[in-house]
Amino acid sequence: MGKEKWVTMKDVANLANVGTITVSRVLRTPQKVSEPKRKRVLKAIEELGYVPDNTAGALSSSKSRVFGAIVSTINDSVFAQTLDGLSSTLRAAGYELLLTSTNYDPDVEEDALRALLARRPDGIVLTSTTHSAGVSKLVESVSIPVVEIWQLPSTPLDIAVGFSNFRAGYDMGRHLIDGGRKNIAFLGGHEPKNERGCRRRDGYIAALRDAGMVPITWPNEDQDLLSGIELGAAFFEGCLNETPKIDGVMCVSDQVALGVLCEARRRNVEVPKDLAVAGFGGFEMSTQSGFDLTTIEVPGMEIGVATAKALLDPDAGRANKVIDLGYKLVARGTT
Amino acid sequence: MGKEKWVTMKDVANLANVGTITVSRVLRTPQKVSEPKRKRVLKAIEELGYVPDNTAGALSSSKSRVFGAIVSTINDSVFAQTLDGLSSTLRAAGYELLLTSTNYDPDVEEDALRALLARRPDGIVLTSTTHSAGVSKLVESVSIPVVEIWQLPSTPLDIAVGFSNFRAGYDMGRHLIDGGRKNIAFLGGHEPKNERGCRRRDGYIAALRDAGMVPITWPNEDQDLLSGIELGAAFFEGCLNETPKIDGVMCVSDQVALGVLCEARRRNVEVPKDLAVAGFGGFEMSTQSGFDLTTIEVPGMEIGVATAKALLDPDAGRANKVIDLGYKLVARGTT
DNA sequence: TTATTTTTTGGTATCGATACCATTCTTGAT
DNA sequence: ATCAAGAATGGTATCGATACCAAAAAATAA
Repeated sequence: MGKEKWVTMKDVANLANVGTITVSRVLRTPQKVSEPKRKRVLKAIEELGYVPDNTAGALSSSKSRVFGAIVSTINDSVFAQTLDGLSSTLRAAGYELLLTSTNYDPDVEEDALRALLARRPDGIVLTSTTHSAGVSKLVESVSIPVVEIWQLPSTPLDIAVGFSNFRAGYDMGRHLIDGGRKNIAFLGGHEPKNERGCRRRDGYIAALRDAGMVPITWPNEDQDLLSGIELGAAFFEGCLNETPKIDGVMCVSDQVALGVLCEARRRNVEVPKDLAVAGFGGFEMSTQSGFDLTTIEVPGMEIGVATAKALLDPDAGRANKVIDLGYKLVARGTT
Repeated sequence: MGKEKWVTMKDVANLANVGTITVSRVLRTPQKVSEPKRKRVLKAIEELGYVPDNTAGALSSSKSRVFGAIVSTINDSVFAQTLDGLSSTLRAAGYELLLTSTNYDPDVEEDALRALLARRPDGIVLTSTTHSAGVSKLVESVSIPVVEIWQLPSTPLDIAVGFSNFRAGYDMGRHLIDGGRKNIAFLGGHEPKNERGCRRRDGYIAALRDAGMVPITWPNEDQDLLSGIELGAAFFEGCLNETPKIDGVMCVSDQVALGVLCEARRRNVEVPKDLAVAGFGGFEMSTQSGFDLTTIEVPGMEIGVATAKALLDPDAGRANKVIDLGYKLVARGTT
């Protein structure tokens, strides 16, 4: 570990025999520097192994070239796609991403936001759409773009990128109804923490009501202990036991749906004859090579990219405050 | 959007009628400030809604309270666990995580590292263990802790946290051999990009050689186009076609293994009778409620937490430069 | 009480880049 | 040849916090 001090812009300037400001310009606005000097400066940078200090730059220019994101969890594959898209698009534009996860705990959000703001980001990404008073106040007191993603709020704080979870739930409900199913259940999405899942469930409920059918939701109390897969498996003991005539089930996520499929196989319940199964998310495993699961494919990566663009050019983003990227209902073998 | 300027430490100091340095101390070393003044300052902070500016703090103290991480992809569930663990442990200690993904492109690493270093992080996390000369040089010129994770390098740059992918591959190879399989293939892990997968494959090869058996690996040319699931499915057309006597397959990841299982079912190949299948990763779907897949469970979250601890207290971490957290071979129904 | 240590407090310089303004050098127009 | 307009360049102040040092206040010892 070398303990040498960092090379500063001044060192570079001295070596290249120019003013520090010229070095700064070579890095930020190269077109404003004449060819020969620019070359000399670049050579000096190379020679000294100069790495600029953005913390200093941020202080004087009040542009940190960093964006902050608060997500409920990183550990969700479709969600991760969004982060991948966000991170790579931002990096291509010379920005970095400061990431914080709340683990679905809304109380953490305000703290996390405060910590992010202390880094003076040039913009913020939020994945929740209902916020505590403290969060709203903080956000409003700040003059940077704020993008809410993955769920389109009715009244966006600033910009929103995502799709309607409600409509996705509604459409999938219709799909099952149209498939001739008479008793359709919605599985998961009880936890009030997971807003997006609840919106999908609401959509499902609306679809069934509109069709004059009775919505069945399960579980209706906290089942935090169960993973998605386990919840799907437990469905047979829990929900199907109570209401044996269920012939269609729509799951809050693909994981839950896979749990249902695995358990169905073990119990020799034929899918889709005895039971239609639909998921949500569009995971790799849902594809034809995998489970051939009917699901809703979500433009995870595109959300990330669009979010990055909105952050980088907020005025363009604000032109249409709500960017709806839609989703795709992919009907496959399980329905 | 309020366009008010940020409240500064000086504003707080004026309102509380103390020096700015006292405000700084209230935030950093509260025990050094007398009770009454501390209270006054806290009240002023609250009243003004003061959010400290860490970019300024970083400049003067040369402590940014930020750690940088370069990962190959965020979009990998076990990997995401590590990031979750890392991020939440760091946040609890008042640090944030600056995240960059390279999308498995090693050429990006140096750029990404340079961009990270420009933010003057207090430490760095790398997920690759073979580095370009440029990367090594950069890392060595820097006096902050560097933690390489997920694969224990033979000669760590500084600190390493992870487990031996080679041994994991070896053990799983033995497991299949001990199960009486005679012709065992290794599926995936060809791409030189994915170091960790290659190490597992090497371990498998060694296990078979040690047992006097002939290793079979597939594919042996780039199959980048296939997702994990698809690769698993393609195995039957590709590898099993060439070598029909294969009775055991060890996959580079659980996803690939699930692809094999799905396709096996479609082809009425009985698992484990005709074909034993083993995965790697310990995904949710591998559990008993799901696929009941024999796999290697990896302490993803623990790696994140241990990495955070090593970053926060590098000297303790350096006491044993290599922190091996092991793994767990979980034998289930597919072998 | 006085001397001495310890705690609390604040002033000022500083971190390294960029903003802003002033200056010098080009270039082309007259 | 002269002047105006614009491009290129550099000097200096500045961003907002913390380090460092010195001074004042409080606590303790003699």
